[in-house]
Amino acid sequence: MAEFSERVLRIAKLIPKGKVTTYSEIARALGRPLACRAVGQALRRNARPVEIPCHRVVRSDGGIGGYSGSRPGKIRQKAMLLSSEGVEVRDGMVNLGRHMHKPDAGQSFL
DNA sequence: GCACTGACCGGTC
DNA sequence: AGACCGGCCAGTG
Repeated sequence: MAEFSERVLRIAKLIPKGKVTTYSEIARALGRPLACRAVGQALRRNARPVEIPCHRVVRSDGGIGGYSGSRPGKIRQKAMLLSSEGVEVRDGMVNLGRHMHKPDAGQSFL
Protein backbone atom coordinates (compact mmCIF):
# COMPACT_ATOMS: atom_id res chain seq x y z
CA MET A 1 0.00 0.00 0.00
CA ALA A 2 2.30 2.75 1.26
CA GLU A 3 -0.42 5.18 0.25
CA PHE A 4 0.04 7.17 3.41
CA SER A 5 3.77 7.44 2.81
CA GLU A 6 3.27 8.63 -0.74
CA ARG A 7 0.99 11.42 0.44
CA VAL A 8 3.56 12.47 3.00
CA LEU A 9 6.28 12.64 0.38
CA ARG A 10 4.01 14.49 -2.00
CA ILE A 11 3.26 17.15 0.58
CA ALA A 12 6.94 17.41 1.47
CA LYS A 13 7.70 18.15 -2.18
CA LEU A 14 5.17 20.98 -2.16
CA ILE A 15 6.79 22.81 0.72
CA PRO A 16 7.94 26.17 -0.67
CA LYS A 17 11.56 27.19 -0.33
CA GLY A 18 12.31 29.18 2.77
CA LYS A 19 9.36 27.60 4.57
CA VAL A 20 9.22 24.72 7.00
CA THR A 21 6.44 22.49 8.25
CA THR A 22 6.07 20.07 11.11
CA TYR A 23 5.34 16.35 11.19
CA SER A 24 2.10 17.13 12.98
CA GLU A 25 0.95 19.58 10.33
CA ILE A 26 1.55 17.04 7.60
CA ALA A 27 -0.26 14.40 9.60
CA ARG A 28 -3.13 16.81 10.13
CA ALA A 29 -3.26 17.60 6.39
CA LEU A 30 -3.63 13.89 5.79
CA GLY A 31 -6.51 13.74 8.20
CA ARG A 32 -4.48 11.95 10.87
CA PRO A 33 -3.48 14.67 13.37
CA LEU A 34 -1.95 12.01 15.60
CA ALA A 35 0.04 10.25 12.91
CA CYS A 36 3.07 12.45 13.39
CA ARG A 37 5.21 9.38 14.04
CA ALA A 38 3.98 7.59 10.97
CA VAL A 39 4.94 10.68 8.99
CA GLY A 40 8.48 10.49 10.31
CA GLN A 41 8.53 6.80 9.45
CA ALA A 42 7.46 7.51 5.88
CA LEU A 43 10.11 10.18 5.46
CA ARG A 44 12.84 8.03 6.96
CA ARG A 45 12.03 5.01 4.81
CA ASN A 46 11.72 6.97 1.60
CA ALA A 47 14.44 9.54 2.22
CA ARG A 48 15.01 10.72 -1.35
CA PRO A 49 17.05 13.89 -0.60
CA VAL A 50 16.94 15.16 -4.17
CA GLU A 51 13.34 14.47 -5.11
CA ILE A 52 11.91 15.13 -1.69
CA PRO A 53 13.22 18.05 0.39
CA CYS A 54 12.53 16.38 3.72
CA HIS A 55 14.91 18.87 5.29
CA ARG A 56 12.02 21.32 5.33
CA VAL A 57 10.16 19.13 7.77
CA VAL A 58 10.92 19.91 11.39
CA ARG A 59 9.47 19.16 14.79
CA SER A 60 6.56 21.08 16.27
CA ASP A 61 8.80 22.38 19.04
CA GLY A 62 11.11 23.96 16.47
CA GLY A 63 13.71 21.22 16.73
CA ILE A 64 15.37 20.07 13.52
CA GLY A 65 14.41 16.53 14.35
CA GLY A 66 16.22 13.85 12.40
CA TYR A 67 17.50 13.41 8.88
CA SER A 68 18.53 10.45 6.80
CA GLY A 69 18.59 8.08 9.74
CA SER A 70 19.39 10.69 12.36
CA ARG A 71 22.97 10.93 11.22
CA PRO A 72 24.61 13.86 13.07
CA GLY A 73 26.41 15.08 9.97
CA LYS A 74 23.22 15.02 7.93
CA ILE A 75 21.25 16.79 10.63
CA ARG A 76 23.86 19.51 10.72
CA GLN A 77 23.63 19.84 6.96
CA LYS A 78 19.85 20.00 7.25
CA ALA A 79 20.18 23.01 9.51
CA MET A 80 22.66 24.55 7.10
CA LEU A 81 20.32 23.96 4.15
CA LEU A 82 17.42 25.62 5.95
CA SER A 83 19.63 28.51 6.90
CA SER A 84 20.73 28.81 3.29
CA GLU A 85 17.11 28.95 2.16
CA GLY A 86 16.36 31.82 4.48
CA VAL A 87 15.08 29.92 7.49
CA GLU A 88 16.80 31.14 10.59
CA VAL A 89 18.22 28.23 12.54
CA ARG A 90 19.53 28.78 16.02
CA ASP A 91 21.28 25.90 17.72
CA GLY A 92 19.13 23.34 15.96
CA MET A 93 16.00 25.38 16.54
CA VAL A 94 13.85 26.85 13.76
CA ASN A 95 11.65 29.94 13.98
CA LEU A 96 8.34 28.19 13.37
CA GLY A 97 6.35 31.35 14.01
CA ARG A 98 8.25 32.93 11.16
CA HIS A 99 8.55 30.14 8.61
CA MET A 100 5.81 27.69 9.58
CA HIS A 101 4.04 26.49 6.43
CA LYS A 102 0.68 24.80 6.81
CA PRO A 103 -0.02 22.35 3.97
CA ASP A 104 -3.57 22.19 2.63
CA ALA A 105 -5.53 18.96 2.90
CA GLY A 106 -6.23 19.28 -0.83
CA GLN A 107 -2.58 18.77 -1.59
CA SER A 108 -2.63 15.40 0.14
CA PHE A 109 -4.54 13.73 -2.69
CA LEU A 110 -3.10 15.86 -5.46
C1' DG B 1 -1.53 -11.77 13.27
C1' DC B 2 1.35 -10.18 17.29
C1' DA B 3 5.30 -7.40 18.83
C1' DC B 4 8.81 -4.00 18.19
C1' DT B 5 10.54 0.04 16.07
C1' DG B 6 10.88 5.03 14.76
C1' DA B 7 13.25 11.37 11.71
C1' DC B 8 7.07 12.45 17.13
C1' DC B 9 3.79 15.04 20.45
C1' DG B 10 1.71 16.52 24.64
C1' DG B 11 1.40 16.41 29.27
C1' DT B 12 3.49 15.62 33.75
C1' DC B 13 7.24 15.18 37.36
C1' DA C 1 13.91 24.36 32.01
C1' DG C 2 15.20 19.48 31.52
C1' DA C 3 13.84 14.58 31.90
C1' DC C 4 10.28 10.98 31.86
C1' DC C 5 6.01 8.51 30.38
C1' DG C 6 2.20 7.14 27.68
C1' DG C 7 -0.10 7.26 23.36
C1' DC C 8 -0.96 7.22 18.46
C1' DC C 9 0.16 5.62 13.26
C1' DA C 10 2.25 2.92 9.74
C1' DG C 11 5.91 -0.32 8.37
C1' DT C 12 8.64 -4.46 9.10
C1' DG C 13 10.18 -9.05 11.19
